[in-house]
Amino acid sequence: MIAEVIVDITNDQVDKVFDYIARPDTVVGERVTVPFGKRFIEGYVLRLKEKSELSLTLLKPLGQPKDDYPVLLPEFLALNDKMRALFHLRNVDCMRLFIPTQLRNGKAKPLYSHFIELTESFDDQELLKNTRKNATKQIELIKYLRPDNLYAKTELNKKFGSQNVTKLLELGVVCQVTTAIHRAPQFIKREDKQVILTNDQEKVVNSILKNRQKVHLLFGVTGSGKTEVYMRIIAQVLSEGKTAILLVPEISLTPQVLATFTARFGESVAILHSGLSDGERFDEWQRMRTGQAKIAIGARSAIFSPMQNLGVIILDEEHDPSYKSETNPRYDTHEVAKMRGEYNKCPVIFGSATPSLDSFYQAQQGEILLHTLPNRANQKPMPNIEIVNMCDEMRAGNTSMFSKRLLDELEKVVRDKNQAMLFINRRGFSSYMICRECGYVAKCEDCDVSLVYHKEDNLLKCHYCNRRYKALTNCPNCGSSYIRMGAIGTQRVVEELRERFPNVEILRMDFDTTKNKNSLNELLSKFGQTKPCILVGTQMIAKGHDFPAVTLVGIINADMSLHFSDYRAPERTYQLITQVAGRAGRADKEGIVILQTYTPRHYIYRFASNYDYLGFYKKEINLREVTHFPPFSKIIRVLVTAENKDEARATTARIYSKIQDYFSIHRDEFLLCSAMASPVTRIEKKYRFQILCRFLLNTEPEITNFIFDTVSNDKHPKSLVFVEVNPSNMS
DNA sequence: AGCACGCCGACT
DNA sequence: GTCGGCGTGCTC
Repeated sequence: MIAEVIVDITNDQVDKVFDYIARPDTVVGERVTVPFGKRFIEGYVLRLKEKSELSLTLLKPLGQPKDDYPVLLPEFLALNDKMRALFHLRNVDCMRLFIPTQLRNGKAKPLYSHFIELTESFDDQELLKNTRKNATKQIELIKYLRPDNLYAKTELNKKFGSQNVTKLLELGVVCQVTTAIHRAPQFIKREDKQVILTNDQEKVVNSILKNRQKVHLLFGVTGSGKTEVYMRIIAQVLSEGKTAILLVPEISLTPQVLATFTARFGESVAILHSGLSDGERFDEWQRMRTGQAKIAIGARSAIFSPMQNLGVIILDEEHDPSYKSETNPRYDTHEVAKMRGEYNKCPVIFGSATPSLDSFYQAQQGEILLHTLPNRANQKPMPNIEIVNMCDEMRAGNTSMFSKRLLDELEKVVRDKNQAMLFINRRGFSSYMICRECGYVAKCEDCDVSLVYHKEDNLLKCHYCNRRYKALTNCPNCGSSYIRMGAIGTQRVVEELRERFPNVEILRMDFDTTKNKNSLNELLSKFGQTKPCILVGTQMIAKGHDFPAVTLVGIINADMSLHFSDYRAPERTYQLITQVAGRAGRADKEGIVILQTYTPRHYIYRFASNYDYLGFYKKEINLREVTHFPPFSKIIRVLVTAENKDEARATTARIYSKIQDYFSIHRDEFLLCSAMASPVTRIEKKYRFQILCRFLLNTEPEITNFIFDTVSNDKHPKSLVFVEVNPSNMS
């Protein structure tokens, strides 16, 4: 037999199948040592076959397996092919997604725990006689131990001294029992809340269970009880002996969320999050692989949980951008979920209060099934969203970042000893130019996205077509010279708040203050206990934390993500506003949302303040269609980086000319094909150039494949080349 | 990724 | 004459 092997080397040149002469006991999916050139390396057995295209004399024998079980389930071998075809990934990169890194590094060792018990033939008097009379500690220890009881060795060491315990072991008075223990992540224990399903929820559950081989979009407003729907479906598939995967954005993986699931499903839940130690992570993986755990809960990468016999896959908050991996290996979790769903013939559920335009469009096209939960389970209305025009404030002489309205409400919060959350909508580093008098923002005339200010050459550039414009000195709309870069940080907001409210606790929550493992939880629990209190933060305050005393939510500058140079900016902004607004008035207290903007008449704010997702969707999808943006087109960005500028430029030019040849034949399908220096020209000493292509979908996937092939066939040893599909971060 | 092969400059 | 620079090419 011949074994097809993927070698564990990340290099395009060796990203192919190598044939080896198999051992008689070779299993598909096993991790093996193979001779490769002059050395021995790790590899994975992808397939077995009778014959090789190469002569047998050229083949080397397969080495020994590294584990006593195949580390790759058959499903993952199938997934490898599909993922490679769709995302153009390397084999090794897929393999590395499928198994825990601890396994590859050889770091994953089972953890043992040692117990001490009295030897069976123990005779109290006899032993005490044989023990030295002045060994008082040892005698104490013998007296302390009861027959047939197990004592943790570490405890005894602490109480009686480790040398005494060792001595008794040597004497044979006691013996040691060692067991492998499972490193379970800690979670809050809580009683399960038994809930009666609403009619709407019941309908959705039944409808999904009736259409198992489909992909579903669960569109449920904030508080409509999507989680309960997930739990019912999971409970059903579990009762059929199947398993489940539930994906949640990393920042929503809070102890509270996890407790909801462990309360209902207990030990059968396996949790994967960034806070786990290597050991815990590996043990959870083993629990899933062996079927001890039936439900995997985790962020993006948990889609690769080694669950067997999957009964359902759920992506909660499916609109969250973190479901798209933006670094190598690049993949979209939605698509991987669909692949695994198809393989297991099980339902895939995308759930959100503000579905991504892509998913909702697919639902409208009938590609996936739409289910709606239009009402909140507790019947409470969503908090009122008030739009404040910051240009008016400016004209009235208020140049601070807080409107009069917001300050009034903040004072009320302080007076009533309630809590407020102030949200800074910060994304990316690039800045846009805005007129503070009339709210004018420079946009590309061809693409309808905000222009990005480039300091080096003092120009405004469009990141989608490379068109350049002169930087503004005066507003072309109202003539004002009050032009500024739109970007405020959390720190500045906190400083200004402390000046205005010196006696009120003000907490900051952003990437900087939550870097440490526990700082997020500490911050949240501090906020939970402090009244009055103002929490200032970025996106992360928007996610699922439930604080009943929050009566005010302020969005300092809603425009910031709206004017991000990304065609998805309105979509993201709508999602963020809805999410942040949902933080106000969770319990019996009424909540209010103050949304500050320089462009109050933008359609996004009308729809968002009315919680009108459908209206927003119709407007936005229409815009995408007429401007030829996804899902009506595809954007591909080839990013070339190299330490040497000429090298980077030459590689870009070489690839570009090949794409140009293709472009000249298929001109009709292309909307754009251009090469340019990347918006951020240099990162970490590397120069960056890019090629942008935008094309209609009628020749898909030929163009995509052509570009991927062109890049992988081009030899560029000194450059790194990345290909991104519909990139969202164009820096 | 490594490792060998191979073809030119500086050196005992 | 040869030691060693790293460009090029291969690994079942």
